[in-house]
Amino acid sequence: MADDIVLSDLQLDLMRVLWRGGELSVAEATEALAERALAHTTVATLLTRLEKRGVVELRRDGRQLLYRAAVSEAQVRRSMVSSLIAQVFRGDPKALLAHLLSEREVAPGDLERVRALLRDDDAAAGAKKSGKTKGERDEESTR
Amino acid sequence: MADDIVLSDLQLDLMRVLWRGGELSVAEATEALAERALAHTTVATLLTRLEKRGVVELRRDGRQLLYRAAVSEAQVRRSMVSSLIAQVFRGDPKALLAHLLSEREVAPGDLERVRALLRDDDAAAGAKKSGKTKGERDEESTR
DNA sequence: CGCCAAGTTCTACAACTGTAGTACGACATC
DNA sequence: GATGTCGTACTACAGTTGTAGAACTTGGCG
Repeated sequence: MADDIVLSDLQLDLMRVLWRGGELSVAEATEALAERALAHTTVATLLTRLEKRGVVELRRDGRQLLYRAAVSEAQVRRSMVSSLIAQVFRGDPKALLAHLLSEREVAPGDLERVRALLRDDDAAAGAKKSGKTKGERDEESTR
Repeated sequence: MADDIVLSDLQLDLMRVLWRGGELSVAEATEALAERALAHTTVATLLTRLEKRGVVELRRDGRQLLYRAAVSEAQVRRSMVSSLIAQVFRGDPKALLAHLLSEREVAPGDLERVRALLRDDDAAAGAKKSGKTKGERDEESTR
């Protein structure tokens, strides 16, 4: 469902407060986005639109509406990275990797460290759940 | 100049024909984008808008306008990757790297290969120009 | 010299996003 | 029971993008 979830900066900020906060009212979300200084009606509009797109869900609690994310942060990360790779790197993830390295955005040393981390991670993950066809892991990794 | 060049899919396609073709007229660009089946006026509009944004430049040749890219493909790649990293990975390129690895989009083996490639590349690049503060290399790499 | 063809410029419109005001419904309080 | 407050729903508007028709310009040809 909804596989190409590409969100704008603002939409991402909003999703982040939902990912952190669980189920929030418009007032709470507005509060959580205080740095943005948005009118609550603006936040309501944003949430309504996201709901229409299926990336958030809402539940009525009396006269209040409570919104929560319908997609995980990991899902969105995946979509957005995939989308970039498709657009800019002819769909080849390795080309993005090469870019990162050649731009010195990550140093070769980082590779080792990250790889080591992942090796541990793999070991742990692989231990409890092994037959996993990619796409259903990584709930909450960057926090 | 113009540091946050984020282009849409269509805009990228158009830029690509300019990167390939050098200096093109609207008609030539339209021709090169034949798969898109756009009216030439559409292409003209796109080019005009990109010119206004400073990502393409134009030169008048008699009654014709010739457009050429004002930014390199590498520059755009950098901008777009940076933008994604800022939005989705809190500005940490290593987080994107970790994502690529954990999503199995690149296998650990790819790391070795890419790293080897870059080592050669580094040797070559480092030989001719060494004191380079990042950001001014990589003109034309994916071609 | 007048008209066509090619090319450029202007205008237009729908969809999406950022932003918010206004209107409407319900609950609490006096 | 009237009224103010809180919260939702609707409407609006500017800016960007995708898309393209209409109008204007100009060089070449008969």
